Amino acid sequence: MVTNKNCILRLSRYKNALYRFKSLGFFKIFSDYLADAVGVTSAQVRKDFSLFGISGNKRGGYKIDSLIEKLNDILGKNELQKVIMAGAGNLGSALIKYKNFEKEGIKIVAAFDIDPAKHNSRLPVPVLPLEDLEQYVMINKTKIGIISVPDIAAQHILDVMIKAGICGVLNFAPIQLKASESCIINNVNLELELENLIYFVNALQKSPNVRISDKIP
Amino acid sequence: MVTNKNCILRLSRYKNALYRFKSLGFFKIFSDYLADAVGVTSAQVRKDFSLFGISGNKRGGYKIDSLIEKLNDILGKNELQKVIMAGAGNLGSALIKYKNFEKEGIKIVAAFDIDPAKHNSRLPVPVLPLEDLEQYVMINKTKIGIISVPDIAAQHILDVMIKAGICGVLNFAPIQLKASESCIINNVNLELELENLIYFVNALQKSPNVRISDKIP
DNA sequence: TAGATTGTTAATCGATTAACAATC
DNA sequence: TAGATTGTTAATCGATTAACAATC
Repeated sequence: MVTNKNCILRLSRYKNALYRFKSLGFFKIFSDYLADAVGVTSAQVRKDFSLFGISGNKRGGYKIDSLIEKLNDILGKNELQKVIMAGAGNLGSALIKYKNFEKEGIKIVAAFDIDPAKHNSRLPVPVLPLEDLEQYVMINKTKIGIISVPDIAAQHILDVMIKAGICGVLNFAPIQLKASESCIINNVNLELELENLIYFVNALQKSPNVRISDKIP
Repeated sequence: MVTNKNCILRLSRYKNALYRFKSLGFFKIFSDYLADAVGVTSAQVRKDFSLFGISGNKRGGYKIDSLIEKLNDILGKNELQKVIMAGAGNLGSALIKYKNFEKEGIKIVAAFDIDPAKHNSRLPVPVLPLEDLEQYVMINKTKIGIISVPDIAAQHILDVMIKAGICGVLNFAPIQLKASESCIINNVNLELELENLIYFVNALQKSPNVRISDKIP
């Protein structure tokens, strides 16, 4: 099993690039071109593929259709992925309406909130009471959840989710969640991303001439 | 200049952890405790500090107050960071209302949108016509921008931002933006994050006994 | 065939960690 | 002082890349 997050992110990028090549009318592709499209080396492309037993044709490159199929298979994109949302505040509501998920076969099927004023089961994505989360997840066999509740509530929500059977969480609360080994957590910390950006902008302005890969052999 | 993103992310985490220690009444801290709080090794903490010329007291640890001050200085947190938002759709509007930024000294000062129906200069965070972006950035000397416009518009918005003087961008559009070397781009790709999570959840379910750091010497 | 591309091995690179002398 | 912690060097680790034999 490949446990390198960056490697899997590259597989997603290869897949997205391949759809673009396909829409341009290509049927075959060389590791070289795919590497260029994604911004990596061709050795990286071939290495990644070989890790997953994907092989092409010596001198003939890779067939785009079969490559897309294999990548989709690895990435679990052959079935619609149902996701629940915890928290129907600003961010949660925005993500529920976010169109790009559906293109990717990801569907937010229901949201849960503690605030009765937000409940509405007749919306396209119903907003339900938090107490209904466990039952909903069990009946619908949902495995993935998104946490967009206030920091203070995040750990409790996670505990509820795990109890219900959720085993993968995308967490927007800027705190370190504790989870059992049976649940995977990916954090998106927007404060940290901005703080990081600010550092590099300041650093760039202090020494604008510093170039990465300045190495002269 | 340190160009390792992970290293800078750790500095932010150290800083956040130090505020927590401080609020618990601590004045001094050892690299060991800070490492535990952030989930890294103590050698990593000391190494990171030494990269930035931060030193403590042999046998006495580090003074929390002065450490926070130095980290804030490195991270540019001693002045309010003004940020503009491009796109006042679902996500943009949600982020404008997102409370956690202000705690971190980050303030979204204005939003810009192409849709006249969204314009309103009397809001706490005014939503202005896109054509006003350049002038606004020049007058207010804003350096950081967020892109939350539809994919198709993202590159154009970036070009406008760079022309106006923006040199750091947090991009939510799931496309590869092209920028000059004078502008730094941090991407947040939520589709990719979810796709990634789905892969690891499936992998975990296929082989639940695989453990990371399974190494027996 | 000659030439080009894959698949894989070995080399390289960079980041993390272990170890320990310095020292408070 | 004895003991504990820093600061830094060297070792380790893992990921990326270069190189090239295999082969279509």
